[in-house]
This record gives sequence, structure tokens and C-alpha cells, in this order.
Amino acid sequence: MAKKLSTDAYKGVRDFFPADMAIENKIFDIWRSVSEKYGYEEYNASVLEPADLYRAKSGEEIVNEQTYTFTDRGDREVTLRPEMTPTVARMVAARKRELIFPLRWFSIPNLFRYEQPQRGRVREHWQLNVDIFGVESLAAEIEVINMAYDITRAYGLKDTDFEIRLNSRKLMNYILRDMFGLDAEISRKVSKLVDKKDKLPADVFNSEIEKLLSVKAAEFLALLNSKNLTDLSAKISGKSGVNNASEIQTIIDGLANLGIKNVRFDPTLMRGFDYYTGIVFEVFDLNPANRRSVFGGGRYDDLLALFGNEKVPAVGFGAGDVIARDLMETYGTLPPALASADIAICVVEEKNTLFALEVASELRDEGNRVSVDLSGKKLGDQISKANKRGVAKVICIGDEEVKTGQYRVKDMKTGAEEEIG
RNA sequence: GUGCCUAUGGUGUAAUGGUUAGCACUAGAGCUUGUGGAGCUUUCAGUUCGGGUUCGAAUCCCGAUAGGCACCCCA
Repeated sequence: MAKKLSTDAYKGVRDFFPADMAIENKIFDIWRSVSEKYGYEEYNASVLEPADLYRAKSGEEIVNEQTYTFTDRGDREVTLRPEMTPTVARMVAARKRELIFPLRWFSIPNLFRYEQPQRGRVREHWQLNVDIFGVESLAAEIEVINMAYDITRAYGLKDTDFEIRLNSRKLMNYILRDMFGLDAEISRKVSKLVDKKDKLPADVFNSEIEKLLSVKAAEFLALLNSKNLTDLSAKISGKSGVNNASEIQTIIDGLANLGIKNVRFDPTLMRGFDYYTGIVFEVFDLNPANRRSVFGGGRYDDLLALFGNEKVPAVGFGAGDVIARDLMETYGTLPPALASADIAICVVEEKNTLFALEVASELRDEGNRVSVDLSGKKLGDQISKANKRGVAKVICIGDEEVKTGQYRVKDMKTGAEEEIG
């Protein structure tokens, strides 16, 4: 006897049974319809990419430890894409001369990461990726954040349920490099620490900062603890620093003008990746059950230069399916289960099946979703099953119907029957 | 990758180291001969896997696997 195979899905990935798929499709529908409303075009690519695409940007360590990477039979190193941004940058760079800018593109790729699974974190997930290429002005940020806002609302959250947090890479770099004169190494460490600020006890955070900044620590902490953007601007020396801060204000004002008021400057918002060059933002659920980033994105003006082209300004964000589902569960906005058919046709005796299929075909031509019961069971069981599946209407086909060509449609809610022929 | 917690039919659960691992739901079969949602009868199905301790293990120990939590990382 062969050993029985396990029915479990591979570690960290999900099976989508029909009930799950209905939810997944609902999420995709939201993503697609909002993206299309903003005039974005859909694209896609293979899950396989040359490993070098990620090495160039993320470094050897991330590729080796955080991705699915293997060597194919032709000795090529292949990676299952862990994110979409390098792919879209590659595609845009490839056709740069023939594309019409500004370019508005979106995609719903599945992405793979080799990591320890836990709640909200799996090895394969689906993510909406939205990018706009070729716009230097902050209007690009305002537009994509507006989209992120619309999508969050479509998940069923109210303005008071979530918050849009903004920061600027330029501003943080200015503060760390120019104001405090830190080298790349130290400012990287400080950035990581600041990113973790909310997770650490205040005294631990402060003493870690002191270790890195010594005498300048107090000044830095004062800056970080600014009440708001104006407060922070007042403490910044130098014109370009103030300009960087005013960019954030422009976004806040622009969004407020669109009626989006739950926006907040957050100097501790860092975002992990190096390729961001300007504004970075996240959408955060305020519900304590779910304190995770719902969306994250920002401006990355330099990424296309990796492909030898001149720079193309770009702003984009990503939104994951796992958090989307968790949010809908938390806020009770999951779509109701829908019946798989509008009409069920029950067959009294098996010899009536052919006529039943004919009736079904006609009804489908009229736009109905119709399923014919092929179980060969007794009529009562067939009707009972249709009812359990939530089908709204039932037609029974027996000898009499075959003979006359007439049949009755029964409404399962009211019990009323209507003669059709 | 590291540490901690958890693991009983498909689902949810019960079982002082000692009966044949119990219950509910679901699923299958049957009972009322062409109109259901009920009831009754009945069947299938489980201690995650591999070792160990013990007269005896779902229960204790070790390892593996999976899930959760924290770290790491966050695309």
C-alpha cells in the first residue's frame, strides 16, 4: 500500500474553496473597479523572474533568505516574484520609448516570500499594485492616496476607523544626513530604530537613540516628538529641509480639499525599502484587533535608472488580500454567500433528463444561471438540496412536462408556482 | 532562521495514565410512490506523524510536521 498523501496545502499557502474564492473575488472586484475608475490599465507578467532583478535592488541576503530562488535546467537563477515593483519597472523601462506618459497601470499579482507564516502573513499572497509613471508633481501622490482611501472605504471602513500616515524620505534623509551629519551606516540604524519606536518602551528607545547620536540625541528626540508638522518645521534648520516638510503639507491640504481628513504626518513612518525617494505613506486600521498596515507606498523616482534608462518619476502602492479579508471580517462587511444558480431543475425520472437539459439551455439563453440535478435521487431530496444551496427557483421535469412542454416555476421563498410554456 | 504555546472524525468539542475514545453538527443510506426545509432509523469517519517510558498512553518524554504568538524581516 502506498502511503496516503496529505490533504494539507503546502506550508504557508492557502486553498481557496468556493466560499473563500467568493471573498477573494469580492476583494479583486473592489481593486479592479476603483483602479479602472481612475483610468488605470491592467497589466501582468509571469511569477518567474531572473534572480538578478531582485539582487540589484535588495541585495544578496534578501534574495537568498526571503525568496523562493532556484536554478533551472539551463543554469539560470530564477526567483518567484516577491513583489511587483521591479517587474513593472522592468516592463516600463523595456518599452519606454513607445509608451505614452503619464502611465497609469495596475495589476493583481500573486507574490511569494519564503518566511515564517503567522496571522496575516503567508508565503503566497495576492496584492493590488498601482503605479503612476511620469508625474513629477505631488498631484501623483494625491491621486494614488485618494485611490487607497476609496478602496479602504469600499472594504467597509468609515473615516474614523482608519488613518492615512505620511512621511517623506527626503525629509528624513535631510534631517539625518544634513542636520545631524550622520554617515550612511548610522543613519540606517537610526531609521530602523525609529521605525520600531511604537513597539519599544520609551526609555529603551531613548537610550538606544542616545547610543547612536550621543550629544545630539536630545535634539533629535525633540524633533521626532514634534506635535505636528508646523511644530517640526520650526525646529528644522535650512531651506531645503523646510521645503521637504512643506511637501507633506501640500499632500495633506490636497487630500483635505477632496474631503479626506483622516491624514496625519508621522515622522516614525519609515517603510522598509530603500528605493523610495520622496513621500511615503501607509493606511492604518485603528481597530486594536488589526493594527497592521493596510496599504503602503510612496515615490520611487530612481528605480528605472537600474535598466540604463534615464530616470522616470514614479509613485505607487500595494494592498494585500490577507489584510483586506481580515478587515472585512473585523468590520462585518464580508459579502453574503450567494447561491451558485438562480434556477435548479429537478428531474423526476432519469428518462426526463434530456428534456430537462433542453429547458435549462433555453433558460440560460435568457440569462439565467441554471443547474440541472443529475443525481438520480428522489424528487424530494433534489428539492431539499436545491434549497440548501440557496437556489431561489425550482422547476420539476417529469413525464407530464415532457408531454405538454409546459412546466411550473416554483419560488422557494413564497412557495408560489408560475406556469410557463 | 530563533524562542514560546498548541494539535482528538470533515467541523466544533469530551475523556483522574486504566471499559470498545463520548457528544453535537455535517456527509452518505433508508422510511412517507410528483413538491422540499422536519422527524425517525442507520452508516462512514478521529487521537497529526515517528520514536520512547509503562503491565497499560489521547494523556508523560524526545524528535518531526503544521498552526498561532514574539523575534527577524516587511515587498
